[in-house]
Amino acid sequence: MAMTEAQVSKLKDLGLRVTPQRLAILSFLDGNTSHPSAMDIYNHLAGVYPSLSLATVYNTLDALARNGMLRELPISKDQLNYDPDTSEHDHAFCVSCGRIFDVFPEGDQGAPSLPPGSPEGASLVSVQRVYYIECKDCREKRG
Amino acid sequence: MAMTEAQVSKLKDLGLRVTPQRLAILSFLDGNTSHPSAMDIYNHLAGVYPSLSLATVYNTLDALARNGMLRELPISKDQLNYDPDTSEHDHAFCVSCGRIFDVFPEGDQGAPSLPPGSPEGASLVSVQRVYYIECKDCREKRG
DNA sequence: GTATCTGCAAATGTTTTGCACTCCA
DNA sequence: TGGAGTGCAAAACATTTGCAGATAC
Repeated sequence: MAMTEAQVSKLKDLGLRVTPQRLAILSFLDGNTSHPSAMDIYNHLAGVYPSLSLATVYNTLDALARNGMLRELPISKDQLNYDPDTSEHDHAFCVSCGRIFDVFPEGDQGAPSLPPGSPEGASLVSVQRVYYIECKDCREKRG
Repeated sequence: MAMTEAQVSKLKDLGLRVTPQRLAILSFLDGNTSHPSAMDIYNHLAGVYPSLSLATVYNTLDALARNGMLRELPISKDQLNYDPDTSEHDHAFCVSCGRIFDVFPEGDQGAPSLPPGSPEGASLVSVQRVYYIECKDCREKRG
């Protein structure tokens, strides 16, 4: 399928070997907006790839993140979440259920730049905005 | 000293008992802009309060955070950091050395509100902006 | 053929928990 | 005095690492 072809190309372009495990992880992440953790990914794939190891999931995610193919989200205290969408956008994190939603900034923010008070001589890598929320489901559960 | 008095009052107001450990932790945090981790706090106080337990540090930080006296910063992958400054401000995190700096938003941002794309019916708890940077020291070390 | 990748198991580091003892109110 | 807080040790997690064997290229 075309989707797999694109993933093969991506890996090759980065000098990474193409393995079934990596393709499985990339396929699961492709278009996935649930911001899964390593364990989520492992759980979803373990049925299809019984020999898949959690360490391999971590290794792969690390390789992909280092190569800019996905973004690590240190938002929750509990674990790292991963986002295959590397385009500029922000996140809403429900403090009650822990789900992470994509959100988009109002209008055009312009090129991100370091704000006043930044340490002298620093360079900007990226900006991450997190909206801590209580989502509808969780509010209703509380009543 | 007056500083301690204020801390005693804060604790009492919240219905929390006043203990030497809590006062020590509050004193260390007061005006501290280094965004220490629990271990940082423990290390700094262990010399003065040899019997202090790391579990007590965690318990105290948790109690203070739950009562809005400090903010938990899930910015680093490595550990939680704590910020005694609960006023509205953002953070710059050096991806190389892990230090966290206070930064202040340009102009007046106005009341924070949920951006487009937020899940329907959610309520906003807080917003946190993190600027991932490489600080001057780390840039120079790399050359 | 060989360097990279995988899987397993063990290690690591942070944070949490159980429980007996202490001590603040 | 009673219940909240403490300290210790052990447990619980997520994540990393070491290494032997497998495999992509």
